[in-house]
Amino acid sequence: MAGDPSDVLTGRLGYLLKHTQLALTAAVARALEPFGLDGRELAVLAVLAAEYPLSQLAAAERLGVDRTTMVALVDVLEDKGFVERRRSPEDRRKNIVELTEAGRDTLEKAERARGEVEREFLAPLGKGGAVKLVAALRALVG
Amino acid sequence: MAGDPSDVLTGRLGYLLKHTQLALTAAVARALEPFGLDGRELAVLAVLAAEYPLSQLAAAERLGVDRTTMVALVDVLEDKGFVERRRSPEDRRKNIVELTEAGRDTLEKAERARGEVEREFLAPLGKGGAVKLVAALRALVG
DNA sequence: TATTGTTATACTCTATAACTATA
DNA sequence: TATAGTTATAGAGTATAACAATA
Repeated sequence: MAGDPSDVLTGRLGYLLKHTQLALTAAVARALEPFGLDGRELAVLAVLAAEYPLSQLAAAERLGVDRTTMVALVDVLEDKGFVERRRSPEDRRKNIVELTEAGRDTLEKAERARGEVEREFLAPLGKGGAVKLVAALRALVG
Repeated sequence: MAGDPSDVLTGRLGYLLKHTQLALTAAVARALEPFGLDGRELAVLAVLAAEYPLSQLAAAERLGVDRTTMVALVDVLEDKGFVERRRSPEDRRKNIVELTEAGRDTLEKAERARGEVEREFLAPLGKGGAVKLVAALRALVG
C-alpha cells in the first residue's frame, strides 16, 4: 500500500513542475552566460521593450515582483549598462526605465539563445508535444 | 519588433513553469493546512513510506535535498509527531527515520487531499490533457 | 580515513516597514 | 494624504565548512 518507490515522487505534479523548472532554469542560465544575463533579467528587458514608457512600479507589476525587488533588478541591469533610469517629466516620482542600445542589442541576441534552449529542452516531446505542453501551461496560468 | 506586451511573459517557458508551480504549491498548501503539513513535508512522508528502512541520508538523496536540509525537515516532522528517529543497529552512524502511527494516518489522508487538489488544478485541461501534461513533464525530467 | 548526522554560517531570494521626494 | 523609489531588515530556503560519533 505504500506505492512504488520509483514513482512516489515522479507521480507528484508539484515535484515534476519544480524539477522541470529547475532543469530549464539551469539550461537557460548556461545559454545566457555569454550575454551576462540570467533568465529573469532577460524577462525584465523583454517587458521593458514590449511596452514604453514603463515606470519601475509598472514594470514590477507586469513581472509579478515586489517594487523593492525591482529596485535591485534595475540596479543590476543599470550596472551592466542594459538600462537607464530617467526621471519622468510628467511625474517626477517615477523612474522611466529605458533600454540602452546595448540593452536592445543584448535582448535580441539573448532572446534568440533562449528560444534555442527552450526548443532543445522540449525536443524529447516532439514538435506537437512541445506546442501542447506550452498551451496546457498557458491554460493553467497564463 | 518588441513583441506583444500581453504575451511577452506567457510566451516564456520559464515563466509559465514557475508560475504554474507557484499556483499549484499555494493550492496544495491550502489543502494540506488541516493536516499541519506542506507539500514538501508530505513528499518526505511518502518517500519514507515507500521504502523501508531509509536513513536520513538515503531519504535526502531520494528527495534530491542536501543532508543538512534533511536534518531540519526531519526535526519538523518529528516535532509534529509524524516520524521518529531510530538509531540503526547495523550501523550506529545512521538514523532510520520511521513513520509513526499518526504519520501513516496523516500521510494517507493528506495524499488523498493532494490528489484532489491536483485533479482540480488540472481540470481546465480535461482528462486527456491532464494525463498528457503529466506524461510530458515526466519525459522531460522524470 | 570515510561516512552520517549535526551545527554554525553564509548566501540567495523575497517581502515588510520605514524613510524621502514628489504629488 | 497618497504614491514611487529607496533602504534596512528579516524571513524562507538552501548550500558549504567544520565537528562528533561511528565505521
